[in-house]
Amino acid sequence: MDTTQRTDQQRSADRRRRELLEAADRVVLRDGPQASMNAIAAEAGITKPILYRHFGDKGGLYAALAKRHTDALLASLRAALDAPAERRERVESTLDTYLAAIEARPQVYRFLMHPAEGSAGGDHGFDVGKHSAPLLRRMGEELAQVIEERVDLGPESQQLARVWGHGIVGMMHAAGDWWLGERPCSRAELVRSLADLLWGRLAAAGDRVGGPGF
Amino acid sequence: MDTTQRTDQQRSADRRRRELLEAADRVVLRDGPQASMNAIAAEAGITKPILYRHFGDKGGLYAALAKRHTDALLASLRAALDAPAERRERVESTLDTYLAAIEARPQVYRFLMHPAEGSAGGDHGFDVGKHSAPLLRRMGEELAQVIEERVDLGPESQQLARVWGHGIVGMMHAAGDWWLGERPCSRAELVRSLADLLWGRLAAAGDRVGGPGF
DNA sequence: CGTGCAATGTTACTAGCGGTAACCCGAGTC
DNA sequence: GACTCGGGTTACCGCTAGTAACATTGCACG
Repeated sequence: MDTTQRTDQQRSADRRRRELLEAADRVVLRDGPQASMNAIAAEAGITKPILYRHFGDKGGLYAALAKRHTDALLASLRAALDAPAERRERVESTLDTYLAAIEARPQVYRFLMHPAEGSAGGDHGFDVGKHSAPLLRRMGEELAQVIEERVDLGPESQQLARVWGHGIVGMMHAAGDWWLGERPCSRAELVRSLADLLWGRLAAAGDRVGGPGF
Repeated sequence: MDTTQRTDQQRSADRRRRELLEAADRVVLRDGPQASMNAIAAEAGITKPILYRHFGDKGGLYAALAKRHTDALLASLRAALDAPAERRERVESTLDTYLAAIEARPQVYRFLMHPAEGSAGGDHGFDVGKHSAPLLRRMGEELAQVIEERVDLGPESQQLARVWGHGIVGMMHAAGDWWLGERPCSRAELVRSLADLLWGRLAAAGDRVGGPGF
């Protein structure tokens, strides 16, 4: 019947879609964010127009691909964040989870963070305002929610939690990016340093007064 | 003479270079990071090859253009950071300076932060690893230096200062990016919230235990 | 059995990008 | 006057994202 047919088709289309996403994954893993539609199509054993039929445009494919990894990473982070432990331990565990993830697959991480959308299409009025990596935003919002649920911040807690969520995520991201490039210390050391920062060690430290010659 | 001639030429070349940079600035201000070499050349009243003679490739022009704004912004930040005041006040003033800058010229800010380098040139082996916004790195290093100079962090202070420098800059950046998009509060409120975070209010806050129904 | 219809796939194309080779022309110099 | 030389242009290359139009298969229906 009509229904069963459409189900069959849809199942087939979904399978194909998953195959295509996996091929795209392989290419991104190999070529980084520069992966071209041609390369992805070739890796999948087909040609470009099929990709476009499935995902609309490059942004669509990017979104679908990013959603997979973003969801997976966010699930790990949420697990670390929701563990039944002391707050500091939870924070450290979350930081470590994130850093381990970006350390394990730097190419994927760079793809998620630096989409490099060129907008070469005729319509030059691409949505420039919203081209920031959505993963950061989602992580920020998630963290904000957890903070607001679990930490007592008095009035205006919602506002404060959101600012902190995005701020902490940004701290984690920038420190991770820098660390990944220079590897100046071990992961554990980085985690401890960042947690120390969040724990107010900056405010607690004294001014340095006795410099050499002063 | 040979010398004077070369000086004349150099001066002329420098003037031209400055004119071109100003034209590029105007285009970036109008079109954001999507500004094309063609558009910039047209704005300057010339054609592409001249741009390439002056700047080598798009990356060169980007670097020259970015250096101007980066230097200017870093100078402002350093002034705020080095002011003779209490540490908290200095931190708040620095945060506010940064946020005011990105608020005043969002397009330029986006251009600096999200270069969107496509690497369409024949040689596909572009240096993908180093494509992160250099402004963030420079700010991180500067801040690290100031922290190490001014704050007493005991042994391993250098390492710690660098981690914190990059982490704090990332916090500022991500929070600023989010704030610029959603405008959920005033600039002053944002500054206070972030400073509170750095001042250890997260560690000081109590767990939220008495939720509704539990 | 043949015929129309829908999905699937390909080839061949457009438009625009970064980047370059080749030519062109006016100004000064011997 | 021929000759080089810096600044400028046209016309091109190879690449990209994205699309139109054509081929092929399979399957329901008269």
